[in-house]
Formats: sequence, C-alpha cells, structure tokens
Amino acid sequence: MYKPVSDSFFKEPVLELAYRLVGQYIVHESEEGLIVARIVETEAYHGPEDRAAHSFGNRRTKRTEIMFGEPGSVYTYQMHTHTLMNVVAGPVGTPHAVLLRAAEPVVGQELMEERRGGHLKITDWTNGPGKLSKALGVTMRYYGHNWGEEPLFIAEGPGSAEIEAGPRVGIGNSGEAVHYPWRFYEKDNPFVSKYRP
DNA sequence: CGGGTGATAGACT
DNA sequence: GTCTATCACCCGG
Repeated sequence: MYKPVSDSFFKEPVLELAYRLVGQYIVHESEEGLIVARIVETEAYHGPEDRAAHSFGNRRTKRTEIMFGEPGSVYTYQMHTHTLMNVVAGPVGTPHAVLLRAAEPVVGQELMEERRGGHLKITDWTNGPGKLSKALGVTMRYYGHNWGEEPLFIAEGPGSAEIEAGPRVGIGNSGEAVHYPWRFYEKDNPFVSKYRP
C-alpha cells in the first residue's frame, strides 16, 4: 500500500524538494474514500528574496507563520473559491515552500469526478492548483498538518521519465525572480496546467 | 467589518 | 487557443 515518505524527504533545499516532488504520490485517505494522484507540476517559492511568495521580505503573519516552521508542514491558503496546497521546505526559520500545481489521478477517479461536478474532461480535474485541491478534497482544515502523516501525505511514486524546468506562472511581474526556472513539470504530460516555452 | 489573497469556467475568435 | 468576468474564505482589528 501507500506509505508516507520519511521526514528526511522534506529536509532538502526548496528547489531540490520541488524537483523531487514531481512523480511522487499525494495520498488522501478522505472520509469518502481513498484518493491517490501523481504529482506532475510544482513551483518553488524562495521566501525572503521572492516577491511572488507571501513570505517575501520575511513577512510573518499568522497566515504565513507555518512557512517558518517544520519542513513538510502543509501550507494551505484560500483563494476565493479555491484552496491551494503547499509543502513547507526547510530549514526552520526560512519561509520556503513548494506549491503543488497539478497531478494525475491514480486512485479514486470516480470520487474526483464527483467532487469536480462531473461533465468535465479528465484533464480538467486536476490540472491546476485550485482544481487539484478540490478534486482531492483538501481544505484549510489541513493547514499545519504534516505531509508525512495520515490521512494526507506524500508517498513514494514511480517518478517521472523526464522533468523540465521553466519560469513560473500566475505570479505578478515584479522582481528578478519572475524569470527564474522554479517551476518543475513532467515533459509532455497532459495534466500539466499549461505549457509556456 | 475591511483587506488580502490569483485561478476558474466559459464565451468568443 | 485566448480573453475576461466572476468567484469566497480567513485573518486582524
């Protein structure tokens, strides 16, 4: 069955962690049933020097607090109707995080379709951060949870044949960081949210 | 009770 | 494929 990765998995530099997360499984043992999805797209957020991060300049509020905490913590935030999932990276005291942007359904597809309201193409279930959270049934109640513990955890997956890096999407055009290749995604995977050359 | 937080769905070309 | 109107929750005071 699916087993959580060890704590040491999260104790990598944020870019390394973002890269290694691609191809791993997100497992959610929800009340309605088991959900497993293979991550195909992530983005690294490099706390203090990254204008796109909520924690830019070490801005520390109750909301961003968790990013200063233990690697492997779950940072969720609410974006209007959508919840976005992040994995906190270390070390403690540095607000780095990895945003999970897209994944490929593996187990629990009927449940995902139901949660997404049906009538959508399968590639539209999880090919974006908000869609992914909704399909998996992840909400703010997982804020501060640990990605190494049930019922929501990262499990070792089959990996990816080929991972590419590119500039991130959906961030304001401010600062050098915009151009950094801090988005990691599986080459030619239809569940990647979009392809930007 | 006001401010902060970008992605989604669907229409259009 | 591209464009854009619309969307609600959490937090701090």
